[in-house]
Amino acid sequence: MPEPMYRQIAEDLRQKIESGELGHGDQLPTELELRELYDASRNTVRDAIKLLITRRLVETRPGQGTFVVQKINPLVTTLFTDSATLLAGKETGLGGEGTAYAAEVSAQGRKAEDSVPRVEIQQAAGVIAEQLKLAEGSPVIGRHQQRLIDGLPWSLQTTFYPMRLVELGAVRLIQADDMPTGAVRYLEEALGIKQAGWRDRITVRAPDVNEATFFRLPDDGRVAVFEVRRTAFDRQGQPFRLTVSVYPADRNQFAVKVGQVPDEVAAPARD
Amino acid sequence: MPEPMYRQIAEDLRQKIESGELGHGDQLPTELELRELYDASRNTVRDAIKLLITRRLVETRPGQGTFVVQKINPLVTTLFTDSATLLAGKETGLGGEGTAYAAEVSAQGRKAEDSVPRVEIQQAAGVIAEQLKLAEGSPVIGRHQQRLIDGLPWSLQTTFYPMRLVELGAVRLIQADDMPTGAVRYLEEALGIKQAGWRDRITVRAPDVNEATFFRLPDDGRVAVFEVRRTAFDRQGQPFRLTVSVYPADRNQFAVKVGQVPDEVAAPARD
DNA sequence: GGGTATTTGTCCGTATGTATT
DNA sequence: AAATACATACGGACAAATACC
Repeated sequence: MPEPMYRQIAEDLRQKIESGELGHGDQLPTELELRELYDASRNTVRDAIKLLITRRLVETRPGQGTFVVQKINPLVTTLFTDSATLLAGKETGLGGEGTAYAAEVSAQGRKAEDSVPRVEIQQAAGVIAEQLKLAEGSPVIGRHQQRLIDGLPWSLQTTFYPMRLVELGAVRLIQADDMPTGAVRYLEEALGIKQAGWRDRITVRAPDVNEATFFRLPDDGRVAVFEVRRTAFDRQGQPFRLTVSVYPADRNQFAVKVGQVPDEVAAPARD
Repeated sequence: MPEPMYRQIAEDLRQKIESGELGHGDQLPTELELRELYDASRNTVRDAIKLLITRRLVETRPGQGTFVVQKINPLVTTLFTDSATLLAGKETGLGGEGTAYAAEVSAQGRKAEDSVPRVEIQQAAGVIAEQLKLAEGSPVIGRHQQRLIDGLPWSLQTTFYPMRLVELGAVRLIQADDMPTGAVRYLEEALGIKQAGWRDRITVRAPDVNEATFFRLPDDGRVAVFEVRRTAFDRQGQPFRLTVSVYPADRNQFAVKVGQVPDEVAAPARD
């Protein structure tokens, strides 16, 4: 039994793309042309294109045509390294609300911009309550930030703190401005809370509506997002901070380095 | 301007699913019933369902109907921890070709099975040559393994070694059997190569045909896969091993633990 | 095992709307 | 304003997979 026609057409086009006969950014024949090429109806040709769209090989632009998607040069975020590399502090990646992050981005030859934090007080629910070991409905502070790289939306980050910390005196947590020295050091100076360790959880899921809008992703969940949750603990093993970062999966990668690892030469970005 | 009808229908159904009116595994009304419900043509109803399919909210079974997808209890793989937890050795996760991995899986109350390694000699190309710092076309050994958990396909793993290691005497690398003590220790005993560190790179991409077949994923690239590349270095900073592991993104998560981190209570698996 | 009803999958044709050039 | 190209929506026909008697 043969493959359905729309799959054969998709397969033929896919082969033309992957062989390089159709390069990145090139326009495919129009639906009308494809219809004659493969002797199929326009709807069948469209079914083939839909398959290529969900495989992220092509994109359509109304009024223009169908195009082979452009490759994106991914950004690498280091979640952990114990090598003495670019950073003075111990915590890298998401931590410190931007200090280490900015250094890493510029090391990759790109320009990072952060939005002013938007601070909200909300009720802990679900993962937030679970990770911070709070009862559902307890008040928490959420500090939301948007990060742009080279002018493009790159990640959304929210850090949650139990309201208790503010009541104990860490009032800067509810102010909508940057903490230049980093939140970790601020909490140590203000309350004597020392960060003894942290735990990252890396997952992939479909973006919600807000995320799809901000990242300008197709609204049908084709492009997934990374969700990285970092829970920080004090010396008593109590969680006091949860950072949830969301990154579009089509333009981000993560790294972990342990022990003696040579520096990476700035590679020509294979994938 | 109003939303297109097929999106309104999809939105209405989505709301019914997320509100719990339609539970996991429940059957949706048939296309014919939906057609009457929303006073739309069958093709329009089908367009709405297609949208829900790419959002991974429902799945269709020919001859049966359309069903709300079941939630999968994800497996967590620890990429790195420096806490003294379940493992004697230092390297966790992908390392050791299964020693640490098996312990972690059973700690989550699941049963792990590994296939017998399939050993191939191939020519280094692309990422493999780049990571192992070999010229394109150099011979490398590839040890492929399939991992099942609770009888279900869970990950595909290939470890690459430069052929040079075999020529120096590490002949077990080309034998198609397990290395019970782990490859790291074997290389140290046989050749005196000590692992000084490693680097992980975590990416997400669409599965290729082999992967989609093995994992029984839909063949249109809706479900992404994690690709985790671990490059191991000796004391001279030379890479001597590259492990590429592929995991379906719908049933896997990753963890990194640094410093003092309390044990996680076996949570009821939120997501 | 066979036959039938049900349900989704594929493919066609047509008409009209919307976005872009 | 006109032409081009994709988006939405309708209708119909037959095939393939499954369940049930």
